Amino acid sequence: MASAAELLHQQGASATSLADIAQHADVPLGNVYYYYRTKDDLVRAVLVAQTEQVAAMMDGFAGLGGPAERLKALVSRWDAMRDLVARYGCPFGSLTTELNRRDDDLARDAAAPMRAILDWAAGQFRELGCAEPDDLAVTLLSGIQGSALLAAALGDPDLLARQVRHLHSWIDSTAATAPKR
Amino acid sequence: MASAAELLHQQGASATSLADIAQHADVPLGNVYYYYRTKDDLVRAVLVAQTEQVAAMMDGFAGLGGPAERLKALVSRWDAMRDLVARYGCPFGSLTTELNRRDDDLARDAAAPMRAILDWAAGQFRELGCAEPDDLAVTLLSGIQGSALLAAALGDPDLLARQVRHLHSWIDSTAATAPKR
DNA sequence: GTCTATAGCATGATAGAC
DNA sequence: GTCTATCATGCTATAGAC
Repeated sequence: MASAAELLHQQGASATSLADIAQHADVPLGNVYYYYRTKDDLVRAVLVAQTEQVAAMMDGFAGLGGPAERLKALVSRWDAMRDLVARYGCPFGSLTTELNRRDDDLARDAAAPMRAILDWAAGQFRELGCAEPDDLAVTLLSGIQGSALLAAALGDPDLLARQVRHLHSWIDSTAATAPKR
Repeated sequence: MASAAELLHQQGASATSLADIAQHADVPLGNVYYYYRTKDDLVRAVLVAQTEQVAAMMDGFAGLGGPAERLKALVSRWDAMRDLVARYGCPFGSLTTELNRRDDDLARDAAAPMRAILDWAAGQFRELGCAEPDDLAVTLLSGIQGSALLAAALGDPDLLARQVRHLHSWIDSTAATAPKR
């Protein structure tokens, strides 16, 4: 499953065969089908793992000083893997994008990681006392995902770094203008 | 080729077969190979058409009052097709994302539409007298692409509409704080 | 130039020995 | 549970009649 997650990120879901995954994981192809009845089942498992990973990441920010620091820590997570993002895109964003164009169950569940991030970020903005916290969360995650897309398109990790700095100062100014709660 | 462009947008490049495209265009499969020697050639033709489409779009903004109006007209183009974007994502962004993960010639050319938009937008910000016009162009297109991605992920056209309004006011305030040229 | 038929191959999935 | 062999299908690409 870890191999699947890595290859789905690097090659995309429909461009990655189960033979690729089995070889990368150094297991026979038949074994994959013992644990995952179909390819979609395996993709779904990756999606669930991503959702849990996102939840764990946000839990890790709980100890930070305040909502603004937590939001900035969130953004910095993409900066920390900027080389990977500039090469293959955001692992959540690219998988979500690909699954989205289908019209089965997987397409419906594909947005789970994004939804988790949006809900959490909206909570932070709400704690700051900002108006329209849901829209601010969307603006923040849009900035992250758009920057990741462009950094990958241009193959430029520094682009991501610059946009992360921009988002940090945007968070600060948004927090500064919010009414005290 | 128009059928190819439509299906690549709706289903993605690797999920769309040449048989799909031929059927949609109501031509026999063999004919596709008469005009495009390989599937990659056809994908490349779609990419070139997108690049020309983007260039024509920006040319169409030349008659508008000023740079800020032109930039807002650019953003509004995504709002005008918000239902399509919310269903299948941005046609440029999703194709760029998919082709990006390969390492052949197509991957290198995939960013052409994005580059064209970035260069044009940077020119508008420069005309406004803004500092760091290249970074501002990236921030603007990041906002567009990120919003398109999230609108598609959540299947919510209104999300795109709200972010477009946000970007419009961001353009206005950025223009207002720029030194006169 | 248009169209049919099919070669050649990769893939998702399964059967069944161990 | 593990692994090999293989089926069935769909795909890219080509051959060749018209």
